[in-house]
Amino acid sequence: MLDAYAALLVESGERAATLDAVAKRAEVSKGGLLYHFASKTALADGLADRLDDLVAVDIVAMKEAPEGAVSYLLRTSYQIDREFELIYLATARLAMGDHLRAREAIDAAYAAWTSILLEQGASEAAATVIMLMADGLSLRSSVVDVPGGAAVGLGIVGIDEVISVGRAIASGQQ
Amino acid sequence: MLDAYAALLVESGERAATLDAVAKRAEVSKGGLLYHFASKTALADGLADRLDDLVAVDIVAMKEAPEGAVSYLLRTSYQIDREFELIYLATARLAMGDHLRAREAIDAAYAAWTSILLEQGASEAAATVIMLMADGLSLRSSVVDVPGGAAVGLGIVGIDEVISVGRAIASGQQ
DNA sequence: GTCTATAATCAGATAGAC
DNA sequence: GTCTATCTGATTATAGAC
Repeated sequence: MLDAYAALLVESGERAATLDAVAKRAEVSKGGLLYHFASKTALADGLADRLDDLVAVDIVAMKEAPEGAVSYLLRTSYQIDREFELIYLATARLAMGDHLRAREAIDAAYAAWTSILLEQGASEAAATVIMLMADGLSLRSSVVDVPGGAAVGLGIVGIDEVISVGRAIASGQQ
Repeated sequence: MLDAYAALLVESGERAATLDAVAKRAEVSKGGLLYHFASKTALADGLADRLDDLVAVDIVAMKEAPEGAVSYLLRTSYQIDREFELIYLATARLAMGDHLRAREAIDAAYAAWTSILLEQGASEAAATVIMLMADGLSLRSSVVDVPGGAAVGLGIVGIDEVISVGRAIASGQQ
């Protein structure tokens, strides 16, 4: 059910993610949906809670990534197919509304990622720029594979080239 | 009225931007609002149309900016106080829903900015990364000064440092 | 042009059968 | 646990006075 809600949020926005639409997509009745999540707010909270869990796992993976934190962050930020990215983008959409719990979850993820970049030797300026790039990649990834979405993507540039620039920035070669 | 609608979209998201809320913020009645924009869709279309106009002006300013296109783009992407940025962000919100006209306007702006970066000598990879940074800055700027918004901003790093990294990337020093 | 009703529809939530 | 039916309020849109 959370997946259905998240998919609707990312593909069609807040307004399209009604209880009716979520129930239909999750192939349950509205009553069935409301049994598990007592209200719309509870559903949104559930999404934020799940993001918290996923971030905790992601942080460990990012720290231990053989390719390095910068490469890991940029690469995964562009993979909409990952479960994680779906939940992250959906929660980010809620955070753009006025859902406080969603904002907290997004802020926490942001802070965690930034601190890992700093730990691994990036300067404050470099970490900031890498995070900006990651934000941009997330935004872009959500547009590429969405039904009816503009296929902007990265143009003729591949994600590997972007990562290469990111690594150069992080290592202070700019 | 378009300003009121845009402000609500950016500050509180799609769901909060109802005709009632827009009318109240614009200090007119709902009927008065619907006289000028016959439907909610017409209001959204009006926003996209206005973005088209503003982009046309912005493109010229970006091309002719003494500081250079890269610096101009990054700096203005972080200025939520500008009329332009408000309309752009609001239209971007609509584009995240399923408003086709809004997507077109956003795509057009994106394409125009990218082509100017290329014209001014950036490589494809550099232009892509600069655009990602600009996207990230837009996203960030919309969070900073919004009532109740998380004051993430750029941390201790200033916009000038970010611009400096951006210029280095564009000039191929990465 | 702007307003106040008011109609029509939609979304969120509840009740109670199974 | 899951469903259908139903209620309540919100949201879009219309009608008609001024």
